[in-house]
Amino acid sequence: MTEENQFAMREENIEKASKALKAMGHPIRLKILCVLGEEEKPVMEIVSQVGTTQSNISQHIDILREKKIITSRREGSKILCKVRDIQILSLLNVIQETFCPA
Amino acid sequence: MTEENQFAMREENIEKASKALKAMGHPIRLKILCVLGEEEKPVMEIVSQVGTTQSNISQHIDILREKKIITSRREGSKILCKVRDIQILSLLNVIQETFCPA
DNA sequence: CATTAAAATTAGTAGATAATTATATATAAT
DNA sequence: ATTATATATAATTATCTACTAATTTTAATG
Repeated sequence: MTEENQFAMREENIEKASKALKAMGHPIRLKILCVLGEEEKPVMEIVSQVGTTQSNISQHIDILREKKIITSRREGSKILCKVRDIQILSLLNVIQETFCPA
Repeated sequence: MTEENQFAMREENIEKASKALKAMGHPIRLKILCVLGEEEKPVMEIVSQVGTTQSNISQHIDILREKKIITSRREGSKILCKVRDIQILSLLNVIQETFCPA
């Protein structure tokens, strides 16, 4: 009898996924993602909505960028950030469903 | 114009969710979850399927238990572990879809 | 009761992460 | 040019995490 494994993931994907989850697994970073949602927002707006210092937010944003959770682009003097793609958005959706009791 | 926020989460849920994500955001722990899938398995089987020492696995299992990602029960001399509930399973599903390129 | 098997616990250490403070860079406005 | 605004970077320190090795607990079995 073959051991069926519903969540077969190759080593390489395990690595990528766990790094991404780790990046999301910090209250400030998760909050940043929630604040962003489907929108594109400048760093300063994130700072004011999340709370804590500009420097701290900047460092967390950097981590989210590195792990390909968000992207950003410059527009004039501002840097606009957004959640990278639909898949991350739907992951956020499921996270919300999982951890926010109805 | 009210800032609509698709992922409004209360502070308390942000905390819970980020802790759970952090727990899943480690390659060995994510592997444990993948190895479990929908099944219930004894620790030693997890040890042999994941690789690394019994002590190491035991500690990781403990973290997953604490964060309510898995549950376990004793049956004779063995401890059987399984993913806690359907919501975590569907979260794992989305993680797989997100990070395993088709 | 002694032994074995399964799992948990403890202690130690190395390495990673996070927040703070200060400073730097880039763009915009005057 | 100077100043103001937006963001990034660097250095420091404190805290947390992970792994290893050794020990202990629990339960099953001879």
